[in-house]
Amino acid sequence: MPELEKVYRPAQIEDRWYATWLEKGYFSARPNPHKTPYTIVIPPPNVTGMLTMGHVLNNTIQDILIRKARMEGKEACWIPGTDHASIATEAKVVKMLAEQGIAKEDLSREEFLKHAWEWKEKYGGIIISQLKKLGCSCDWDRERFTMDPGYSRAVLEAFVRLYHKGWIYRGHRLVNWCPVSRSAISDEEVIHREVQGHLWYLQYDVVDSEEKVTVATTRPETMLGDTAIAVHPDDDRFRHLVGKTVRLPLVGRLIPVIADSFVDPEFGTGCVKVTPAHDPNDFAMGETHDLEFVQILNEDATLNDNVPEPYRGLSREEARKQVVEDLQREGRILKIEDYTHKVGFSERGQVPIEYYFTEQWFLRMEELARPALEAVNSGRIRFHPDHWVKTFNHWMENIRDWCISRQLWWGHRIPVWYRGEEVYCGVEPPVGEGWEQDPDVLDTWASSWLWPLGVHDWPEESDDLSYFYPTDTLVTGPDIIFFWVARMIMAGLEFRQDIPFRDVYFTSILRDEQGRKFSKSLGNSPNPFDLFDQYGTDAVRFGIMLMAPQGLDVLFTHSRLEVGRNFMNKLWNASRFVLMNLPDGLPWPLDLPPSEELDLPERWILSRFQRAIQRLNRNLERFHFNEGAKVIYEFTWNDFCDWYVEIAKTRFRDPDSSAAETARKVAVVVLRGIAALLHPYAPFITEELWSHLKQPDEPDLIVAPWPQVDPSRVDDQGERDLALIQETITSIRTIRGQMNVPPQKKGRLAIRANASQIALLEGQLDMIRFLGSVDGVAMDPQMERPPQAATAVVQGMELFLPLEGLIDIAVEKKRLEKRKRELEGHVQSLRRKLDNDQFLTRAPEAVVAKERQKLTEMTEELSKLAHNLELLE
RNA sequence: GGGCGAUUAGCUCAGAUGGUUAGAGCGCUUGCUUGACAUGCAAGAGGUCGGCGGUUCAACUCCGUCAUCGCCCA
Repeated sequence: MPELEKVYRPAQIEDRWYATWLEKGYFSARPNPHKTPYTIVIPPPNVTGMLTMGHVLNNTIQDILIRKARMEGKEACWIPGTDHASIATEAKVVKMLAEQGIAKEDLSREEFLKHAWEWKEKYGGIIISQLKKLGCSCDWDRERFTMDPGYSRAVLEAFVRLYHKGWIYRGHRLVNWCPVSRSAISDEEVIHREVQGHLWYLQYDVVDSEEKVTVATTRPETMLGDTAIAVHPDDDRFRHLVGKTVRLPLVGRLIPVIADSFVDPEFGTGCVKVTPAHDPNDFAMGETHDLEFVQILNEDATLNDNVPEPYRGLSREEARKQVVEDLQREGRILKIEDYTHKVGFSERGQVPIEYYFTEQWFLRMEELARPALEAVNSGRIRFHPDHWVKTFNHWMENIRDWCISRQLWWGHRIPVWYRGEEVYCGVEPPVGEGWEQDPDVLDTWASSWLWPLGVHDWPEESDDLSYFYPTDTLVTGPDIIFFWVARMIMAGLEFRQDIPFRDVYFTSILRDEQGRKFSKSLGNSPNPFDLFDQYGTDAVRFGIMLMAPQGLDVLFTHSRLEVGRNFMNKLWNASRFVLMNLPDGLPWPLDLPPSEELDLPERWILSRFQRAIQRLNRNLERFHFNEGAKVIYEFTWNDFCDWYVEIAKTRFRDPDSSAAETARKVAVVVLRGIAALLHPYAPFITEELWSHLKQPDEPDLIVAPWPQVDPSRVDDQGERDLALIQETITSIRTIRGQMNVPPQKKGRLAIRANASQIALLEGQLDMIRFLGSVDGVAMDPQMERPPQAATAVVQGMELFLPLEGLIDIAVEKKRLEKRKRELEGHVQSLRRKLDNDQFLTRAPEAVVAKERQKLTEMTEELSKLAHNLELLE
């Protein structure tokens, strides 16, 4: 058996194992009636995207779920793919073309798309190869792209069905407009941000009167499109003005003063300007009061010819400056206040959006929302953490029609054709001459909402579709709960009459150590590949799982990754030690006698292992990935390495003994178990270690069986017994540490204990001597306290460690007194409790009995302690 | 303005259905070249569980309220 290297070197094994897994086809899944399917569809990353820490977090979780399912013998299918990301990708292509001196406007649609596809071919594979580096066990044969022919057909089919149902319609509406992409965007793509702005107070003349009215506005330039002044109907200050006419400065238009209860009398002066073509509230007022709609903006938010000549062609910012300057010159600016308010920004363009009156396609949501709400609230679909249900409900209950058309070229072109007055909607183009297809493409989310269906080329019926749909678990970020999760539920129920997934796990949002979101512009997001190089991929996966709390934000720190790296190295070295102590190779067969026939340490570690399996299963079932990681970490480090491996050293001193043979088997059994339990988190190192711990005819770990709890190995008494010995050893070590006893100075330990305790310790003297660094143990129920001894009380036993010449009375007194104070506090509160009749009569008997026992034990310890303290005087 | 979440050791976090001598890792202190590992070993210090009130025999845990921070929706 080749010896392992002293330090674990991830780089040497990661690529090799990934290639092996691929080559052996472990990732591919096909419908198998004898197995239960377990399916995940990846949240498709942007096709031209790069791997971020968010992807690492999200995809590690999916890989954990899918690898565990695979080991549990399920037909585990993780379907990967990428999203065409209409706006984002088109923006990147436009930018790239601009750098080459090509303007999008100068290209035909076909020419532009040719460039876009070239771009996609060039960069589209990057994130996929990055996911492979992360170790993702996706079924790569099933990789999909949302603009693949089959998928595109699904998108169009969905559109056509909804169109013919009457749920998709075309209408003139005031929509959110992104001046950068020059396209409509949906409500969800508008991000409201607080902005430090100003409130300008503009003064207008009332016609045929000496009076003036003052309006307050955050956007003075829009006054060029004003067609009314509005006040609240109950506002006595302005009642007399209603019905009068005002002359709009700079423009000269005569506009009415109207009364509308929509006006907030508390805002500004109580008089507001009304710009129906560029503000949703004003739009509503414009409709009720039959006002004129004056559109003053071009698609790129420059001012158009509906404004006076001097302002035409100016940007919004320039126009604002100019309008304010001109009004100021006319003496119409009463005052300017600092004002903080929320402004809608375009998610992609990162500039303030405009409200723009255009013709767009909309999807009616009300009927789609109803069954989706039911699916989540009845528990058919479960959210983790479940508080996201409330956010989901709030959105779904106030849902508004969805603007699904985009004035872009990259994406699924709307399958509607026009010929004169005729309109045709179909997946295939209409026959005949003279048809013109609608120029718009669909919102990307109106294609990705079909993802769990479209990856199987729905609506085509197939074995894959019926076997792998619905999927089991969706892992995604809460930031796209509306964009994607809610809409997938609607699509699944509408098009397949079935939910798309049963469980949704919402990941945490990653932040840096100062609590700031990771973002490109801040440059605070680490490059995952640097981290993989620095710590090893397994360590990054494990570390990030360790730091991902439930439903909270994750504060990313390098120190957690160090924890991961150290843990991998620890496991590596524990394995190295065990393998070094297998002189005849692996001790096959790994059969072990029943627990009753095993010595205490072996019984104990096997029992602890059963609990680790139970606790890990439970945590993974409820999606507590961080706690699951901790279970493995603690069992491996604290139970196995710190105690069992140390005990095994006493066994291995005589390699030919039967105790050594049993210890070798137990160590190998437990190590194999650890490798299996850890494999979903850290696939590379565990597969490598497994290769040293398995027989040639056994399967690779990735497809090895998931450890099963063996109830016959659970041993409560054994765990309590070993705990007594651990406490004994720890007490000795504490004394030695506090008295600064040098390691080579050993000494004899004397113990005053009862008969059963003595019998228990008697069986483990070797362990006590070795781990406690004592060279002898004397025990007796009447043991005399040796002179110059430090003392400790453990579960009623008194330990005496003779420290001739080494004992520091002051230190010993301080140590005992500290414990005494602790005990006195506890005893006091126990007495108070047990003196309370209410407690005695109302609390369950078992609780009372437990408190009584605690009091007895603590009182006893206290008196022993007090006695030992006296002897120090 | 409405909703959600958080507040436990210096830091990051655990603490199903109320009963624990409140835990872990990191950091800190002390001592260790113990023949797997210094990416290590052993030990130690450190917390009136955000404030106030309530329910209960019993509250870190349940209820109310306030404060601070964060997110979402207006």
